Amino acid sequence: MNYSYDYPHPAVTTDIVIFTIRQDELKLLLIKRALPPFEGQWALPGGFVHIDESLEAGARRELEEETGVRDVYLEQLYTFGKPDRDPRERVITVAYYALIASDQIELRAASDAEGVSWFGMDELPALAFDHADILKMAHERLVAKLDYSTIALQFMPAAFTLSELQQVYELILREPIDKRNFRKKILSLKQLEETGEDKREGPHRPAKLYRVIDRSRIEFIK
Amino acid sequence: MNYSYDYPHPAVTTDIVIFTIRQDELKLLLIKRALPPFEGQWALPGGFVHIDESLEAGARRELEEETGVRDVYLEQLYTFGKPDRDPRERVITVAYYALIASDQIELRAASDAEGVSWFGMDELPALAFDHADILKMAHERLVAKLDYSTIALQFMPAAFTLSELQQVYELILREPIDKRNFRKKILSLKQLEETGEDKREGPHRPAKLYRVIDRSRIEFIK
DNA sequence: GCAAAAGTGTTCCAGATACACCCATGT
DNA sequence: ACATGGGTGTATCTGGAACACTTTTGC
Repeated sequence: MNYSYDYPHPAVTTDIVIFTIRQDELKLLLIKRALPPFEGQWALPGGFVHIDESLEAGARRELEEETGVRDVYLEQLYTFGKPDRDPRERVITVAYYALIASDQIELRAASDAEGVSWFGMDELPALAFDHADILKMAHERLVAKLDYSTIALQFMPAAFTLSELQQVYELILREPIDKRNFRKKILSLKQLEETGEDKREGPHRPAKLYRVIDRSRIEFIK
Repeated sequence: MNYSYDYPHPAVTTDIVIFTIRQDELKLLLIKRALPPFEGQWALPGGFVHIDESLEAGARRELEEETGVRDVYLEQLYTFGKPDRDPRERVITVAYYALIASDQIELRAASDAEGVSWFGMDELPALAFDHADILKMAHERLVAKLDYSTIALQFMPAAFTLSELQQVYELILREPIDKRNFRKKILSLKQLEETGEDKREGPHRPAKLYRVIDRSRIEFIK
């Protein structure tokens, strides 16, 4: 009991919804809680904000600890602070969401086995705390943002075909998209360039590979 | 020094950007700080979140203390938490913004005199802490949201003319709008109904008065 | 009767949608 | 040769933007 204040202070954490595309599915990372409360239940990765780090730095630290990944798309989502959301003490959590390209994930989380795992949106376990609310909001934001920004490019590996990109949109939006219209629109944004390479696999015409011209740029459209 | 923790805890505040329309201008409420740090400088209203109240409840409490207003549009904006944003201790602030109708403001803040005042966006004083950043984001959000939601209706009094509403849009967007297109669009949203009354003032045709059908409803458009 | 703001429709343009066939490859 | 996904163009529709005159009042 070393830190004392005149007024009660809440604890502040960051929790992160980490999305990626794996096995033709939108997935997110959950960790199994080793300690009470909610021992044994799945929860969003997260942890206390250090007293001398910014909120985003805290979120990136947690993100890297769990996935080994740096330099990914990370955006503040919302701050959740109902007084009773943690039974131990007052905890306010600043929620972030991150999008990770399929070729970026380090084995740390991928190999997991011990209490870290990727879940599809249709196979979610019960979540600890109010993490289901956080996840719901993150998912809604992702879906909404797909429509008016180029955020989906953050999911793509270094090189990919337009069909693969379209598949990502269809997976997340859960609706089919017209191929010709999709290509017209996505290419008109001038965010992609051909690598010059082809991807050949299977008994059909090879597909041109594309790369994102500037990964750090999220373009707003319409 | 009554409250002790094993780890250092930040303080958590809410700050509120309170917008209204007055004197044909978009204005926001600032308070003059009576105590250090930034003594004598203007700052956004706000204060510490009580340990047993939600973040939004804290924001509404501060809002009511400053303006005497309840039941206004209030939305969480962003959470600001750079380690050094307050020189005294680590303070994380959950910023909100509120829109107040011109006929809603109580005299408390309106009459003021002592350290509470409305400022137009073009006559802003230097702000304490990182409040200029908060204000900038709130203003950008407001402008953006004008475009794809009916948020502007929150500024309107119980009854108003379409010209008055258009003026509010023009004031905030700082650009003229075509009268016919504006009326077509705003009426097509079915959020307004005629009161049946006219507003007659000045030597010209009287204008129909309208009211918002459901004030609590913010419609998203497009 | 004149000055002032209220009120009202139509044309035009751009961007989104719908839609079907040929191409290059592996087996 | 055939099965498989890759790649391409045009017609139509829809919603936004541009635009000018008549109406009702107070003085």
